[in-house]
Amino acid sequence: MNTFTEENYLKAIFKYSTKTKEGVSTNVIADELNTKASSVTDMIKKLSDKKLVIYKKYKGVTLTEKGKKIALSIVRNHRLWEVFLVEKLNFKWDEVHDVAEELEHINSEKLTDQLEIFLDYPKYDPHGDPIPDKNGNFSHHKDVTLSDLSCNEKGIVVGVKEHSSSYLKYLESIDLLLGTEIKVNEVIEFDHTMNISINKKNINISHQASKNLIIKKT
Amino acid sequence: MNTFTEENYLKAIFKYSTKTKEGVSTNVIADELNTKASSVTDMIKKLSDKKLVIYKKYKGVTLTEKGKKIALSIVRNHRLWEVFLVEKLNFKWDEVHDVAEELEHINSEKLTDQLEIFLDYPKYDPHGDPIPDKNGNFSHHKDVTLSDLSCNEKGIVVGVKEHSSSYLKYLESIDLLLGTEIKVNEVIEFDHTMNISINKKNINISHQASKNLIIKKT
DNA sequence: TTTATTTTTTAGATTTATCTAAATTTATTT
DNA sequence: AAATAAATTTAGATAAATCTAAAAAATAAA
Ligand SMILES: [Mn+2]
Ligand SMILES: [Mn+2]
Ligand SMILES: [Mn+2]
Ligand SMILES: [Mn+2]
Repeated sequence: MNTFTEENYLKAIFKYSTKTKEGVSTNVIADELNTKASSVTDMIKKLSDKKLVIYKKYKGVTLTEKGKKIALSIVRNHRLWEVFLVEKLNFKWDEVHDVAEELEHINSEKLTDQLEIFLDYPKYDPHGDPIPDKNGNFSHHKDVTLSDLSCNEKGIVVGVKEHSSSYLKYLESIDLLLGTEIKVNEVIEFDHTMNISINKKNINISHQASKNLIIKKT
Repeated sequence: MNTFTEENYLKAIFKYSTKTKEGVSTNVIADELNTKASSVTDMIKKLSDKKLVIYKKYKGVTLTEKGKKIALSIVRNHRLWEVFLVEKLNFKWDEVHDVAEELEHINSEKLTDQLEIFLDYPKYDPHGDPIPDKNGNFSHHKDVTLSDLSCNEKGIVVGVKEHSSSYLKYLESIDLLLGTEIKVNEVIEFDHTMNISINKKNINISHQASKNLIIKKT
């Protein structure tokens, strides 16, 4: 099949092809994978030979259907494993990513499908990211963040846009987890600091923090 | 850390160092890993540089404490994952090995230890092979096989010495699983075919089959 | 529309794990 | 003990993934 490296390239291209309509650029991929642009060019050629991507010199790269399918299955694996680690093995939501990065490459359809059954068909991972089903379909949250809310608006936390351990730990420390109800009490005009109510407590939260919290308005 | 390849070499050396007191020979390792003797020599030198094995030219190789510790942790991972696949994900005992070969290399102490807790500290894997604990200790069955039993002796199946899919499927088809009680009715002198009782049925079993069934006498 | 800057590709080198074929050492027979 | 066979190591080659430095193309600025 494909090497871990190839799979990681496909995943990276998939991640950024949802964000632009153009081909994903060499530098973006290099940055995402902590490698050099020249290495990316080499690998892209290889993936192109395998008909997993469409590549035109200097024009970036897009996934073929075949490539997209593989990328989606890696993402599916990754997110299912994250659910497993949190729900069954007592991992915290800031501890799962690195292990899932490895588990996602275990290539067994039976494993993935049975894991999905075992976890009772979860729709979202511990960070609120949607889990593609067997056919690659997935729902996704509207892109509304806490920072989009105005005074007196209410919402429920459904995801995070930033996955760093420090951010996740911070949210946990103030009891701001997925499912938490939030009401906006005040927005400081100067720096957009928000005062919000959660679990009957009032706290202040920076713009940096609020703009990375995905919210469903209620 | 170590590459998958290095870990597989350590595991192979561990497997055969329990079977001889001498160093494990180059050819045995090459055979176990489906590679060439010259490749083994190369890798052994690398492992020796890393102080994971002790190597003397032409004299075979033995594990250092450090190497043994790694080998044991890979075996521990492998067998815990096999239990997981059978007990939680509905895999049959002939389907788990290849997937476990990949899962065993996921390197996270927390993952392994939590998996062990989740599975409630299993002592043996689905094939009856012992699972090392966190410190590398494990019990193991006495090396008595069905073929060692004489007429009218009884025993209980506790493991298999042969792990091929065809053998495991065969055993399952005749309901000869771990935990099954066996009584020997007759042993044909000519070819050691046995007639045995299991679950109130009488069946014949070849020497080839009986010598690979590990038994605890009762 | 030149010039300068950024992005991307190419050329060539390196590292890792592998292989084949030949040389060397050890073990087994005569 | 010499000859033969088997096991092991060495030498040299190859393929994959990476890197640095230089060349080429595309973009942005003057
Ligand atoms: Mn993740
Ligand atoms: Mn996630
Ligand atoms: Mn196994
Ligand atoms: Mn097993």
